[in-house]
Amino acid sequence: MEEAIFIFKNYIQQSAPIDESGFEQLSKYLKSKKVVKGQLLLRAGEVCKSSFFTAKGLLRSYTIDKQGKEHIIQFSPEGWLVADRSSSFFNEPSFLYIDAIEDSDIVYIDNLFFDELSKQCSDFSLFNINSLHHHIKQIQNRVNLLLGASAEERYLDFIRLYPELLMRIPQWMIASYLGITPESLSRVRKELYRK
Amino acid sequence: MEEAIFIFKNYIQQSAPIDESGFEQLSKYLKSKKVVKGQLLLRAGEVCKSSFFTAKGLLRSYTIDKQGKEHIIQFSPEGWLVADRSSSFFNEPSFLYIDAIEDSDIVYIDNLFFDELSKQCSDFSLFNINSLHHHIKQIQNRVNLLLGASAEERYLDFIRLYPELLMRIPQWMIASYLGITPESLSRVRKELYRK
DNA sequence: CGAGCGCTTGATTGAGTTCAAAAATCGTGG
DNA sequence: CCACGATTTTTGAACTCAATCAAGCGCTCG
Repeated sequence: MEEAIFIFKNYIQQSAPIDESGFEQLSKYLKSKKVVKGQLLLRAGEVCKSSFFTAKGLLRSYTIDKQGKEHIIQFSPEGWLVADRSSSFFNEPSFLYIDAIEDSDIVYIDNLFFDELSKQCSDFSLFNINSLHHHIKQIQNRVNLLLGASAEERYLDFIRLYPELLMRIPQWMIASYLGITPESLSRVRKELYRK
Repeated sequence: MEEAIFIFKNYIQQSAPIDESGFEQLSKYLKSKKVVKGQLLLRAGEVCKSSFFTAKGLLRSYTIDKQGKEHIIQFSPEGWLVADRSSSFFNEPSFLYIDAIEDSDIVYIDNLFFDELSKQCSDFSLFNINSLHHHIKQIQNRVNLLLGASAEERYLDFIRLYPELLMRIPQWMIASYLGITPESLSRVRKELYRK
């Protein structure tokens, strides 16, 4: 079994007690791929047919607004899954782009994989509901920050939540995630050093 | 059966084919209450033990930030459910306040109601997953607007999505929902008339 | 009928953007 | 391994959108 798939299997087994042969059966829905920095995995307008598990490397999802500006929605380092849940679930065109920030080993997981796994394994359904709630909590927190916190507060929140990503992600992408310009983030950081 | 509970039963039956006696059994988890304008149903810091179904009237959920400013998260008119999903699911203290914008008829739905209903009725589980995805889609859209749209664009989006609420909600609350001040919203509106 | 609340309007301020350019860092081919 | 071009980060100055502060108007409801 390929390394990336193996890592993914371990990830799944944390939440769903599926045996070797059961996993074997579902493996037809999995594809391991190496992607290079900058490579697109999902383009806005497409329906999101699969999720992406990062075995090694780093992905990002982002939107592009009317003025052509990127807004990063999520980073996805090792051990994370990324996809456009809404697009997958409702079978609608996605608004998201997903691409690689680093050369990465990715498992492409067809949507059917999760459907089948849910049927076979009720623990996984619970896990799925759990992760939907986590997702809501995370986005809701982001809304709160965008509504009520300054650029500096949002940056401090980011380094509190994702300290390990700080050195891997270029600053202009962090700025994009925070909803500010790279120049503003640079000034925020300068101000923080001063203190 | 009280009017409000009856309306709620119809609401549930749209998604879960539950019979009269089944509903009867679960009705111990329901309480119908009349609340007056301004009355608090949930306070930040409390664990959210129930959801609130609006049979008649209008609720709102909101947070209060460090500077003491309110930020409205959601409006809940007739036929809507509101709660702090994260708080209910993870059994954590809520960040939300929920109160009544109008005198309202509300059904208090104990969290156990949904647990039981899910067990008895698999259609309802599907409905629940569906509504979690809708929720994610809605919040995600809000993040996109906060990241990439001007005050005017956000207001236009609001009146497109909730035209029927416009006359029922005071302007300063709409401003709070949009993440701007009442003064700014007043100016945005003036500008839109001019066009 | 008056007190309070919500909305508007004006003047001023301020956080963050934009534009421009220099400085630092990265990465890649010779 | 170094050099050079590209990308990223920093810095500066002007600007802009929305916030703040302040005042006045109009409604309603007690």
